[in-house]
Amino acid sequence: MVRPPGGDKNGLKRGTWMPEEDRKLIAYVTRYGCWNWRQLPKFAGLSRCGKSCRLRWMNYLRPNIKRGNYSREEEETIIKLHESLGNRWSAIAAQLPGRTDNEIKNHWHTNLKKGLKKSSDVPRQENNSSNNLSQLEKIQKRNDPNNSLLYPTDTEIIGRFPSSDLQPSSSRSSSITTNTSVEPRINMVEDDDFTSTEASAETSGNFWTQPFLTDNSYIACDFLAPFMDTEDLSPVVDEFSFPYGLFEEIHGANDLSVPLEKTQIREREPNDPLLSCTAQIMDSSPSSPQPSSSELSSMTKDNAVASSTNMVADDVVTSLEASAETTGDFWTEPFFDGSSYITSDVLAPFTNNEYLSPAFVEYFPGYGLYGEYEGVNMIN
DNA sequence: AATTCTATCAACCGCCAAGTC
DNA sequence: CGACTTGGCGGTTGATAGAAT
Repeated sequence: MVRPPGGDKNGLKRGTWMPEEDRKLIAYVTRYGCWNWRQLPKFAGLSRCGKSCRLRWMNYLRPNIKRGNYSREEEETIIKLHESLGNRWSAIAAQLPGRTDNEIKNHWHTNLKKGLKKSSDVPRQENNSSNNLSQLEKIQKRNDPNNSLLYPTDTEIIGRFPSSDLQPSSSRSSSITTNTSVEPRINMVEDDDFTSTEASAETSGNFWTQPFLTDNSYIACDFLAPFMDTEDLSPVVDEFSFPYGLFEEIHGANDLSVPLEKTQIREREPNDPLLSCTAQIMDSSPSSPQPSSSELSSMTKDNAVASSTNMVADDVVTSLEASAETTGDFWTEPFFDGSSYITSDVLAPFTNNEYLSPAFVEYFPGYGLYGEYEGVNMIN
């Protein structure tokens, strides 16, 4: 079904995307956008061509992609649009929110086209027979003989996450303990290890599929929560926040009717080890992840990063004490040096809550999330 | 149980249009 | 105006899960 990993062309990886690659791409694009697909893989730390990254994002990873069964209305729309537009899949996809041109194209070739051909082969009398199934109904019946006409609504998508996806293996899932969990209402995905939290009674179906399969769910931010196994965490995260791990908060993943502000997070414990966090992060300004050229030219070493931790505010441009080792332009180095890339997030004191999610602020008042960059202070 | 066949769909390829220099 | 880059599109491939034999 999927191409094997490991294909190699000019040192670039091909074939099936690995979960780690997906996470890198998601992390980069959600944070910085797709400003240049060709350059993106280099800065996202991916050994893929830009085209492959774009395809993966557009057809698979971007938010609001609807997967799984097609509703009757959707199939009707596809058939109708195909009659008028032909194989202009992107134009057809534009009329079907959440569906990609590639998926529609596949669905057409594997289901609809054959069904239409089959029904056109049927003698006319049979077409007008008393059971009177429409052409579409016949297609649907063939595709799903057990329940052909019971189609989910747009919000009742039956999740089906494909093979190279982000789902943890069963063995990984089974290693999850309640001791490392957070409040059930929130669905979190551990950042540095593919470990999920305790299963929630409210979280029906596949925990992993929901955030990616529902219309109004998306990865909103990272946050920290208790996590005991630090083996797979980066040293910086470990140092800053042990015994915590980084998690992604998925808005509304398990209940689309619950507004974000009502999502709950585990009560903060007394003697929170985070309080010992001592990073000196002082300044802030809004969110453009990559500064304009004028911003770049006005940026000096004085608003560079800390040499010791290589941290950059995630949602803000943050200044920190300048390091003698941090030469050149703070922004250009992590983004434009081939050896530097975003590696993980860390938590550190931060006073401007404007750009943080309510859930995050509630749980970590006074803290913000920062991206860690490798090699920022090593570049000469 | 083993083998063969079929359906599926993620990913790749080549081409084209638009934008930039 | 032409060369080049980039993003986007549609056709096609090919591994594999599941069904059929």
